Amino acid sequence: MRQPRARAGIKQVAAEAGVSVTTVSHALNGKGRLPDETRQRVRRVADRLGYKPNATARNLVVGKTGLLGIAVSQQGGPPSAVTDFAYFAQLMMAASTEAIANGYALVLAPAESALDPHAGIAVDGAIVVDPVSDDPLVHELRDAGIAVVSTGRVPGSDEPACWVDNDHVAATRSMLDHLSRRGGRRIALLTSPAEISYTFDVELAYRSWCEQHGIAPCVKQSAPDLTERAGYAAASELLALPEPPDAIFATYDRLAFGTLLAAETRGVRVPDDLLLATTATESQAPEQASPSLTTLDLHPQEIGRGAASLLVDLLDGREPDQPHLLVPHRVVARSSTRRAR
Amino acid sequence: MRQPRARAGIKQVAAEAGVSVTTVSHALNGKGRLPDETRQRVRRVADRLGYKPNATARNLVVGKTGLLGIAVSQQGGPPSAVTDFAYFAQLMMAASTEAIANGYALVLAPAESALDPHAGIAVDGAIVVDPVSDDPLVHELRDAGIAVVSTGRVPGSDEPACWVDNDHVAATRSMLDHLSRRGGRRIALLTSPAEISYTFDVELAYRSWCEQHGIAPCVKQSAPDLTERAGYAAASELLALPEPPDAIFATYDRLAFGTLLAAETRGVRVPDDLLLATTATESQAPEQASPSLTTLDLHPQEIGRGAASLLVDLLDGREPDQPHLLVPHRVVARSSTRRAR
DNA sequence: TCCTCTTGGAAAGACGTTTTTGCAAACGCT
DNA sequence: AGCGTTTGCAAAAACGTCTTTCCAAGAGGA
Repeated sequence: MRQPRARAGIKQVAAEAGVSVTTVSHALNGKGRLPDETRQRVRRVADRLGYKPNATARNLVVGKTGLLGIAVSQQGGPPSAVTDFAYFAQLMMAASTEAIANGYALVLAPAESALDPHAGIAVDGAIVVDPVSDDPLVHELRDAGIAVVSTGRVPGSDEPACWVDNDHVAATRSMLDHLSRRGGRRIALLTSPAEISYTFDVELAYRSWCEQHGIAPCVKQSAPDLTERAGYAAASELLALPEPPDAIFATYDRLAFGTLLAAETRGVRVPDDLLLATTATESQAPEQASPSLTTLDLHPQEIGRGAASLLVDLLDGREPDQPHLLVPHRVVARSSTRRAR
Repeated sequence: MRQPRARAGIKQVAAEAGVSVTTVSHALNGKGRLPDETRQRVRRVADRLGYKPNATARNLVVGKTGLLGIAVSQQGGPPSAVTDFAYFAQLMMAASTEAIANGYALVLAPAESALDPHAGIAVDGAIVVDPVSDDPLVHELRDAGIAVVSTGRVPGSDEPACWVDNDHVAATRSMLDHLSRRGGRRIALLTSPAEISYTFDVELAYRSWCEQHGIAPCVKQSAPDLTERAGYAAASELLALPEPPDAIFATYDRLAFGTLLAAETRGVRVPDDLLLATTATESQAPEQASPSLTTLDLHPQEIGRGAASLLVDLLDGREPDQPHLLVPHRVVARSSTRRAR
């Protein structure tokens, strides 16, 4: 007794359309030499039967696995990409959506070993989020011949590589300009010791901006764990300086939330005594803080989508004209930098 | 010119071991009739060559996709599972690890449509995190003949189903006992309006416990978005009552963080005037709060691991003796319930 | 000795596609 | 009319594994 529920295969479509399976395959994939009339007819039949090619069979014949890996955990230390959860979640969701739309599946690699060709799961390509300097995972994957796209660049590496990133230098300058326009005179940078291109770029841009504007740079690094508590501690030290800053740009929103608390504890009013700005995912937290926080929106969805898209292009042999993708940023001004005149 | 890098296939192993591919397959999979001597020899050769069966080919012949989906977004409203992200991330990582260990890949389904048999990606089974009452996604998947395991139960559903969960009733009672022992007399429950089995279980257990202990129940629901801000607002209302509670159990850690802030704002000291406890992932946030928060550890990794394991058992035809799995909990007492005598 | 039963292992088919090759028919040119 | 070229499509091989079927050799019994 047959299962009547069996999905239609290419053979059923061929039989129904009165052609061979070859013709069906060619018609659906735009290959071969077929008159438009036949192509259309086959497509109509396929639609009617709800035909979807079996991905496993297709992968087998084209020699792929159909899987993309996304690696999240840096070696050692607190995994910052995962700590900054909202950012990572949005990046990953968008990447997964894009992968599926292109016939791939995005699988989460909980540890490095998951993508190890000998130990783990075989993937066609991988996305590495915020690689650290000389990231061993990136090397390992490259050596294994697996295509890699990183979000954020591999710091200090000159080798040609594919990445998707914001223009953090320009973004930082935009935000510093904003703080300056809003009256900030002694603008401090509150950042983390993470060794990723993001923090490097921001600090570099900050120092260069300060030099151009004749402002003495003031950089404070928080503890490596990206918690509000770490932000609280670091901000408290900043505010206890003999000449405390009158504006702070925090590189992670959690640091900013901690700063908010530190200011409140010390009776420092935001924005009257202190301008505060940070980066943002599309989460609502900065908007709902009190006062609402001015943010630099970095559009992690676009980063994730772009990374997956770039990777798919690579794998499908569509050499992208640009191996890099810059995602735009946007300064969203809110109460924390709106000072009464 | 051949690629010398080509992975060893079953044919190479067969040639090297001087047997047929059939024998290799049987030896490696424990099928067929072979003397132990042959089995061992073949295995040794396979190890030496680093042979790993091609998952795609295997899946094709056994008629599987090798993919498990994990659905994260509930329909409408703010996706609580994702908002409470540390919990979800840990659950998912553990599930992915377990899936890979069993030869499956876990793919993230960013939206319901991703698992739609007609529109999305074909999976062998799915994990649905915290289904809502009468969850449409669960039904859809079941109707499509896809095995489903949920973390948390489908509220109000009687149909036999596979799930992994904590014993939230027992866990809640443990925590309430703890608060009572530490001097709580008017213990309030701060929870969210999410329609998932977790919140239902906790509220039910709370009311029953109150009745048994002759305490008037006091349940406060926060706004549906699980932010610290929502916790702040709801806790503020609680503390403004004519007879405010002297202990609060918050069902999400963010609500507790908001409560901490509300208490500080109103000059209510924790733990001296107010005992505070909440649930926890393995994140460090509650431990690092000030004061450190007493938590109910729910071990989301175990939930994720268990769900994946159960699903794999189902798919591989190993009917589990128990379609349910209860993950243990643990009360971790910290400063927020340590009242000076 | 002949027959049957067990054991060890090989051959071949199947899974559902894509891709390569091949073959007619139609067409255009001289 | 004869010949090369295009056009439209089909047949068949291939992808790498698992599974079923089948055969030969040896063991045991009558």
